[in-house]
Amino acid sequence: MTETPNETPDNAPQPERFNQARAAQAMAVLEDYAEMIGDLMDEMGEARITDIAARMGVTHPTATKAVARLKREGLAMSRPYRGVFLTEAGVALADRVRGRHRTVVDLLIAVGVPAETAELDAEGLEHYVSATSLAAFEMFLANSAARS
Amino acid sequence: MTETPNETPDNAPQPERFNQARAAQAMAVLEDYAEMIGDLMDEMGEARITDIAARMGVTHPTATKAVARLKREGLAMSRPYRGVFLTEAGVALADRVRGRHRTVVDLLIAVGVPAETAELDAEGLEHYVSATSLAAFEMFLANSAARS
DNA sequence: ACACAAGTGTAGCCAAGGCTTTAATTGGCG
DNA sequence: CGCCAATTAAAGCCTTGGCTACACTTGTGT
Ligand SMILES: [Mn+2]
Ligand SMILES: [Mn+2]
Ligand SMILES: [Mn+2]
Ligand SMILES: [Mn+2]
Repeated sequence: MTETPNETPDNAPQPERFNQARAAQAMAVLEDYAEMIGDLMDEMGEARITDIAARMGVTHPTATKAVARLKREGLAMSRPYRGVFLTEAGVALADRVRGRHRTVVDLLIAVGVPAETAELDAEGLEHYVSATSLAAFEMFLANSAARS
Repeated sequence: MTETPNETPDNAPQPERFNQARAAQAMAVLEDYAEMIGDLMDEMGEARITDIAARMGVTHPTATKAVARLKREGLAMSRPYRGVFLTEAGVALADRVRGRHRTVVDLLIAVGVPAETAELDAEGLEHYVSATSLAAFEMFLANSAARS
């Protein structure tokens, strides 16, 4: 018979890591919408609800709700029946998110992930890469490039 | 003046990647609870709601709800006021998730992320690593080990 | 034996992020 | 100019994953 320990071992995992992951999760949707609105303004001159919804793969009421949250958080502005615009903070977020997305894709490719898969996985992964990890990724990529 | 294009460019991103990320997200909580229940059964001989909640960093009603969902999905079983057990499918999921978690941590460390940060980030990242990427990670780690 | 603390269950609240349905506005075209 | 299709808004539903407050079991210690 194997014995059945009932004392909690001192190597019991701490719950903080889950809180960090939950915090990242709460930002994920906001980040994707901010980036998308930035893309649309660059490509089309404006970001309309319909286009945002189409590119995010959701219905337009869902996009409207997300934009409402962006506005509430001071990341976007809009007036009824007009397009959506990013605030200064929104633009800053969008740029940061875009850069991080690219770095994540590049790192995945650098360790041997097929480009197509890298692009798919990065869309989820990007939101959970801390500043520390991102810096390490960039260092790794710089070294890879130099060594090649 | 910069011109304002209004035609959607043919390089417009496809929304499938967001759907993939959303699908992964829907599994994330289930995966973490399954892994945690597996850990508790190994370490303590049983998984009690209170211990699950403490380790996940949530209140016990939240843990109860998650377990209810695990049961609904055929991954766990339990009777009132008794501990929680994993089904065969639950054990399989827990094992898969545990292995993937380790591989993600190892990959992060291999590309230069500090061990402590790697552990924190992995808790969120793991759920968005596809089978294809995971295989690439393992290949990369095997090659790194060989080359060192 | 039983009182009481710890553990567990249950009800109900909230926000987020999906959805459908219905109403209102806009803007282009005949 | 005025009509109509496309766009946007608004209302309301669902599930998930948090929470608090309260009720009920369990099982240990005296
Ligand atoms: Mn994303
Ligand atoms: Mn992205
Ligand atoms: Mn996790
Ligand atoms: Mn994990």
